[in-house]
Amino acid sequence: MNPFDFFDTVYMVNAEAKQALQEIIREKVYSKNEIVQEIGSRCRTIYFVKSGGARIFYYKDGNDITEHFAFENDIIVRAESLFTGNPTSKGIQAIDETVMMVIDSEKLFQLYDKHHDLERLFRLIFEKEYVNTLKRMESFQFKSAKERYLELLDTTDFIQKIPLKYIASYLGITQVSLSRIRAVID
Amino acid sequence: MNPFDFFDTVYMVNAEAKQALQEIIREKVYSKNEIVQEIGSRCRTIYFVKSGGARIFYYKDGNDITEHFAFENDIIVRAESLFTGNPTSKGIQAIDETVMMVIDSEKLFQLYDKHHDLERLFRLIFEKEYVNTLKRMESFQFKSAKERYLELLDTTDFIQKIPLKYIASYLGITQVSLSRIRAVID
DNA sequence: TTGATTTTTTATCATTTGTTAATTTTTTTG
DNA sequence: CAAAAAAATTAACAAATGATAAAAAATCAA
Repeated sequence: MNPFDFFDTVYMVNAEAKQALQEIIREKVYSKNEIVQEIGSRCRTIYFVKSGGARIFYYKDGNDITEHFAFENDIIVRAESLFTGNPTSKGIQAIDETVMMVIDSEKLFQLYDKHHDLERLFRLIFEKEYVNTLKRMESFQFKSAKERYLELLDTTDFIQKIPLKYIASYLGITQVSLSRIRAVID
Repeated sequence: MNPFDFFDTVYMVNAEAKQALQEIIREKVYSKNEIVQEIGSRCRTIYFVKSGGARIFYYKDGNDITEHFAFENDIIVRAESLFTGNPTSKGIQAIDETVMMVIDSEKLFQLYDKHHDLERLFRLIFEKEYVNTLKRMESFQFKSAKERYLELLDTTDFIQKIPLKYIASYLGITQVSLSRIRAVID
């Protein structure tokens, strides 16, 4: 999907705002496993996944943890950095050949003063992300690993694109534990 | 703290915006354990806790689960409803004698068109909430119950105000399990 | 294609957390 | 204050998940 078609589903901005946004958005292609944003950097970029997929990841005690997945028509940012300006211990990696639409967040935020519509559009986009995060947290709070896995299968198209090792840490369990759960289900 | 002193720490709005906000904010006092917002309702209110404390809660399999706490100078909303318009299975309850500053969200959202500053102020407020939620989710993903409890002790003033049964479900564990953890620590 | 590497599965045992029930402690109410 | 109710702790056993190691399967690269 074209990002502007997606944006229109969230909020219709006026023509000038759209034009201004068009001027700061560009396409970039990442190869499979390519690092999109390095761990330790500041998040100054908003990505829209046009095709393919990516993950947010970090290391905890030497283990690679996947915190988030994004696929076609998803927005992906490292919010804890984008919204604070602080560097983050998380990175972004393409998990497939991936086409991204890339927005420089500093340029975007500058446009907010002149184009109220853009501030609103992205406010609404990130409110949705916030609600998704709340839902995910809820499933961590009182659902078993098996329930969380079934939920993921149910809600995530593109699940077959994701290596199981990424899925395990995304669910907050070990790879061994995920294998066990899958063995019972199948 | 006066809510406007808090708002000023987030973003300084112009005088007209402040005036408009002042007109839709009012104080309300809740007694201990009083239900502030019923389960099943729509969230059309933004609360600022002036003193006391409150929790967001819901029932899962007949058990009372605390999803969120808010104390002095915190904002509290049921975001999954406020940002979607959908009713929510969560409620808000005062956990102490609590003074709230209450904002009608529909009136506030109407002010956004005229007062860009107010949209920005609340955007920034909720971005902070989003970042807090991300941090909390991260601690669910790969920390043990004991680590989560110690983290809560460390980061939450007012912890002594909260009954342990609320803390247990907030941490995603049973009351019995929390007792065990506390026994080891003390 | 084939050997090397990476990913996934299986098995075993340890640890954490859950469940149930009984007891103690604290809080509330008449 | 005393009785009742609610909250917190303890104990015993069950279930879920972790850790480690080895084997099998899938993927990658020369």
